[in-house]
Amino acid sequence: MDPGRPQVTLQMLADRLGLHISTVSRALHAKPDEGRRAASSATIARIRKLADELGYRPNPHATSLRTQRSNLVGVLVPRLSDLVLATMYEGIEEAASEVGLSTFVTNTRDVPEVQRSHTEMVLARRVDGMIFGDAYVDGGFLDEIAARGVPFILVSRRAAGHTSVTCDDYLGGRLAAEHLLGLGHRHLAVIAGEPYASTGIDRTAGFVDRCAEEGVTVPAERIVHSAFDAPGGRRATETLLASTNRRGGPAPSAVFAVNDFAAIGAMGALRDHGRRVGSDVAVVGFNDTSLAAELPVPLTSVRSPMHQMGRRGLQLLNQLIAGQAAESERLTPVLTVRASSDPAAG
Amino acid sequence: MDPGRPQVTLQMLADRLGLHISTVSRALHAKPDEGRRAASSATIARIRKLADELGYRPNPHATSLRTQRSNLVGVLVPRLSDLVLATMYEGIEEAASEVGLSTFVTNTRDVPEVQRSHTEMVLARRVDGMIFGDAYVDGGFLDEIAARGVPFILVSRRAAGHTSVTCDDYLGGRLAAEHLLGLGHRHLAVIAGEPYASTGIDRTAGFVDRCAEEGVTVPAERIVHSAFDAPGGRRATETLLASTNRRGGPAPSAVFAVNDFAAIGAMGALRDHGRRVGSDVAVVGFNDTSLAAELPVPLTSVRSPMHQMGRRGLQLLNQLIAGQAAESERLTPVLTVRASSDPAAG
DNA sequence: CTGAAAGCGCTTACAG
DNA sequence: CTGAAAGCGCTTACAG
Repeated sequence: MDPGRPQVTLQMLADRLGLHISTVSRALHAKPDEGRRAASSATIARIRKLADELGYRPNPHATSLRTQRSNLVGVLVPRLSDLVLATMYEGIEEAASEVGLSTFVTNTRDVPEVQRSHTEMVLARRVDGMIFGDAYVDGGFLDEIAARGVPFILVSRRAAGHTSVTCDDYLGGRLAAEHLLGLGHRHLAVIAGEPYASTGIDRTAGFVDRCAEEGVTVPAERIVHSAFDAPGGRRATETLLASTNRRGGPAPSAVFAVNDFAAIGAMGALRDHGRRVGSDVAVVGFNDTSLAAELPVPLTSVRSPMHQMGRRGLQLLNQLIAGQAAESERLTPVLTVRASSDPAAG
Repeated sequence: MDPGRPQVTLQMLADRLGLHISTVSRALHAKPDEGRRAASSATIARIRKLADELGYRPNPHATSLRTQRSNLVGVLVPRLSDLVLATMYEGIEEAASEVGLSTFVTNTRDVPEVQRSHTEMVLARRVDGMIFGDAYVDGGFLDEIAARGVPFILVSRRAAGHTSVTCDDYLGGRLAAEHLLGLGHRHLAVIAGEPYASTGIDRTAGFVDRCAEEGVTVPAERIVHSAFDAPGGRRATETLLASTNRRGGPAPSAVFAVNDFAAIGAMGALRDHGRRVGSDVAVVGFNDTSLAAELPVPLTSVRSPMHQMGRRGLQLLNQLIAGQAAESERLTPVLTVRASSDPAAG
């Protein structure tokens, strides 16, 4: 905060102009239309000119202290190294700068104690509101935060009783099922993600329900929880294949992973077991991250509007901060078919 | 900043205890050893007890205003959706919270005007220092920032005249070359990254130099610049293959991509052209991101200590802020061999 | 050992 | 149209 040359203050501007600091402050805040109340237009022009020349930037700590508004937003995500969350955060940041807010992000690794402690740190910084990208579906912790009167919005994952911006994950699961059923698959498996995340829960539910409508059952042992990353997808797939070997019966001809990275891990594991993705076994992922199209076997994936989710999340939070209401939103996913499920798709 | 229930202030603590606010402040800051000067130990105990009970958290805006220190650090990265930068940022955040600093991150997409404007925004927030993960190798912009007296450290990329924490990229390039030469490859190509990033420049230089030592020349048209992502790697590979077709002569038997994502794009393109990665053509990446090992054809990669780079970067910045000197560091990379270059590696 | 005062840089009713 | 004052919540020499 002491970057070499001393910062320009209102007082310095006032001294040089022979005006009172309060006049300078008013002039700098005057909207073009309501300019008449602040100062004469000539004075306003002089003040603004000098402020520009000296590069005046209001000290945000002083402003925050005085106005009781920090224009700061705290963002919690499981991990920024997850492309899904990073992309969502880019949307949040973009929307924040459009409305003059700054954001703190922090990684909680989905660990409840870390969620707690980082929330306290963020609140200690006197943010105006928060965005949670790491909600547990039960929402117990969030109930406490809400009770403290902190405005917040959930993104990516929903939780009972709180406002969220999510992908319509249930629909996304249905789209995946429809696609695979249409290709004639009847022996299906799901790599379902973490049990506490609504994303995995809803995508799995949509998938299973749509299958049931077609008279196809996805047996419980074919639905395996997993971390939302490549190693997680690999492990889940090993579990899946091992249980098939143990029980006998037909191996799954198609695998739906609720996340692209888990899908990539699944592709690796399937290949290790001599099964060729796209021809021997179909794989469908979720999110349509930028990697999906570029893989050696391009990955069929349900695209979720991650960037947009971040943007809307911030905009809703901004409404809340302004004292307006905000309602949950579900954005529509789109299926993109590629060679991992349909060799004809190139 | 108005989360429902009013925040506890020093004044509230002082009133309840019948003490002066300055006494409360001193007591709360007293180190256990130098406690005698602050207040009697009985008083200190009373004060701390009440502070704990009421959950007192100092208002950081007031503290910053008074102390002229914000304990805030600004971090600029090209994009957080690049796993390399995201992992580095996790290291920065971790180290920051260990020393009581908070961080702002922002994406500049390697666009100079965005770097400028975001730097100004960050500085307007009165940060105590900055970390740049998006340095251009020429360092012109950074010279200006340095001239303004802002303490900062570069991570990932170096730039002439500024302190940086990088991977020893030159050595990394040499390791990649040594590996491929040892496998008998003589027709080599490089996907070299962006021309303004020292990472790509140094990795390429190390690779080319090591080849030269073995009497192997990497022709200029076999060194292709690229974006640091999968689409970039795919495009660069297409360029490479097209130029080979045009000129005739042997196609490259091995490709070194200065980034794992570019390598993934390269693998996709090679496969599209009917070349099997691992057997027909070797591919080596850089960074050893968590995806490398999980790909259908696991990727040989030079591991760079991304997390550690972030940690050290913040620690050096903290030294600078404390008025101490800081010297550039280069962390050592390690080659991990996998099937993309050596089928025997499984 | 504790209190009183000044001041960090700003905003905002209130005068005049 | 402009000025003067109060105060946001804290820290820190300085008294006593």
